[in-house]
Amino acid sequence: TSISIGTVHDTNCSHPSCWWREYVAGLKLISCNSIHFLSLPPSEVDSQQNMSLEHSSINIILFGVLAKDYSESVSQGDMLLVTGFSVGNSPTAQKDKLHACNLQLAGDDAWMYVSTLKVVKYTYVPLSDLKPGVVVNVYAVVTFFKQPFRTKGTDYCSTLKITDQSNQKVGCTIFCDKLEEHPKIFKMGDIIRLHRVKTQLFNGAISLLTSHGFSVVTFDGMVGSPVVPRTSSESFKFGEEDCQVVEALRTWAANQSLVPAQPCVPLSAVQPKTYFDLTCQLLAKAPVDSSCTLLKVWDGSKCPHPLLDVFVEPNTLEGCPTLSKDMANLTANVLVYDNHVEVARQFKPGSYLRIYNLHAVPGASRLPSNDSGQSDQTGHLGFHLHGGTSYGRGLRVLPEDSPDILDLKKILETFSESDINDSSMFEVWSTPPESFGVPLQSASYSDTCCMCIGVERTCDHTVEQVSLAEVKSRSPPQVFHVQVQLKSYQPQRLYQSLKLFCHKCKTIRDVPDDVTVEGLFSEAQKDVGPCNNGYWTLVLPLPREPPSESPSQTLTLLMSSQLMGNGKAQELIFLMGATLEETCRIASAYSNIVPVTSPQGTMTPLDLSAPFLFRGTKRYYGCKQCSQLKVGESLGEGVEVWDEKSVADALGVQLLQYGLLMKLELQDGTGFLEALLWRDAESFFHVSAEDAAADQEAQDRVQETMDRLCPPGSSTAERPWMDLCLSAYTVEENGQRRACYQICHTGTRVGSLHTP
DNA sequence: GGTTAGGCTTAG
Repeated sequence: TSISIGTVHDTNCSHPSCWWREYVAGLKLISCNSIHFLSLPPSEVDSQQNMSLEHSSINIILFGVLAKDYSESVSQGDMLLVTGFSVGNSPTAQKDKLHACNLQLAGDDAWMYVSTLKVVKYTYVPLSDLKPGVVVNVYAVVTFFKQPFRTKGTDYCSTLKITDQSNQKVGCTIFCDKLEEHPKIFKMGDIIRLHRVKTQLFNGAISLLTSHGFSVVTFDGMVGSPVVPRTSSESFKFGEEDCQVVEALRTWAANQSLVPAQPCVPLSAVQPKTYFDLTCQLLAKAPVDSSCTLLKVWDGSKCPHPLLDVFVEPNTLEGCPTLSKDMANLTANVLVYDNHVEVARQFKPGSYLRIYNLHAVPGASRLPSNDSGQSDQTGHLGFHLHGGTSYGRGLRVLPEDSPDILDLKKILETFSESDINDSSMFEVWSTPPESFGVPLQSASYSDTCCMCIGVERTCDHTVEQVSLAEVKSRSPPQVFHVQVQLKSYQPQRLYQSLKLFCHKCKTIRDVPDDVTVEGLFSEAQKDVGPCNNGYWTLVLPLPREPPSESPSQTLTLLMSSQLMGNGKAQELIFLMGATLEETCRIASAYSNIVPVTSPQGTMTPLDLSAPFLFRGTKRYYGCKQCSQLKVGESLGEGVEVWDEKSVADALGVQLLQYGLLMKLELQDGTGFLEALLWRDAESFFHVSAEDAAADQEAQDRVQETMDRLCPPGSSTAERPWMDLCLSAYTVEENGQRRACYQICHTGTRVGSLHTP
């Protein structure tokens, strides 16, 4: 019942020692801004009086598991929240002149929350005042930049030129082995804040170089746009003064001509033989050879020059370019060479890109063309991102919320395609059944065979009923009403009908089975370690069974310091180092559990093949292609209710929706027809697919319905007749068009008991 | 703790 908050000054026992068969560690807490003893015995109330400002530093002693684990979780400057401690006399009070008492954390009631938010004041030096050989902090406008490129050493290098109100132009070289720690610069005119850069004299001029503890934050440079810091670092400090500095730099830069004529050009304005920057969406990519990768992109604008088509083997192509975009001269083929291949390899189709210094090259590609050379492609525009980094040549992914991308998205949305990408639906059917696996138990036949079932249309069409033979003779698109029996259906194992669907890229994937998910969890445990972001860490020494299983690892709960400030910390809990089973157990007690890992010390959700969120018995998945993970400090600003949608939003996850997909073979005496049940599957069965993923009762309902429509062992004559509404449409696959059918606006109704 | 690069077009 006692709580103490303060900043760690010194971890004077940085390696916990094993003392008297128990781990012990000490740390010194300064600027103890609030120590509250909520229910101390009267004899100790005096200590509370003494806890005034002159004694604002106090020693904390940790025992046991906390002592063993804290050294991985606490460092100087961290903020701590400590609960459940006891107060003892400090034997070192004479010597260290700290508080006469110390706080002792031992046993199950003692908890320590660690926040790595540092409280440090920074001063910024104008670029004209830089002297050689010192470490400084600066704020500036970027006038030239190269995306990070591999050096001959161990790091990546970013080369920048920056300037500020002093009008001094300074070169800046950033070395860092982690790409995500490089400045996120999207265009010239962006604002940059550099901490701990070293000045150096080179060729008679001052330049800046990364030094120890280097960090960087960047901002959009447009006057009036929101001041949003761009960084992967979760421990950066950013306040009102920073906003003012950014705005002042923006206003100043707007009146200078620092940035050359707009290098960003849409495809509709590209001139042959020129270099330009392109902002676009990646449709598909394919490796060409070891030094070349093909990117198929579009920006929604129509190029006045015919665009070169580059044909690659379909099995090497990742993503789905559409023929319609090709036909409409919307797809640009970009050949990426040499050093840029490594960067392009990371891109996922659907993501938004900016390509710097792209070369528009008229003329045929050296690659074999799509139409076996029948039509001449000379003069068609191809695009080359040549090797090297001259003129800032390079490419990167842009976050979906950046202003330029919001504009691009609006344009691309006007080209919105059909509700579902049908070719991906057919790919799912060819998936081998072994890879399916959410247990969906079968209801026993004897329970259900005595029920009759009606299948009725719920649409208000007044379309006349036709035979299947007639359906097949007419060309889509069209709606039909038919009276049919079920001949067969797939999948026979109904749990295989459960799918995950992405509204954004329109792809369908299977729900992974527990063995797969378990594997992903244990894989993630390998990366578990201390992580350095703005979260409170609660190291929880949960007993593991058997205890020897993973003795070196602790289960770590992390909570957002921001949510904790709002008293909502328990509503969203990040869990590190847990097995699938432990996660499920903990999820039954909390509303939202996000399993995380910490490769390179940054807390991040698991591989998106695994569920990113557990809510009670329900599991939620994200789209690998469309998610742009972020686990920022400003978590869920303005979120009222934490549900799967707001959690997904806060984490940058594109939430996948559960769906049911089945293929029914229908018959009516005039013929047979395969129809999919997908869009209206939930109303057909009167279950939600999400429930069917987690709830036995919902699973039973699906099984019962199918058992009634197609009783096991029954002859076709015994099966009920169904009144269905069918929608016919065309699907294009590898240039071939064919008719497809979906059951829609139809629901089942279970009748009363009667003897069969 | 030290190294890398230090803008200024590929040539497909």
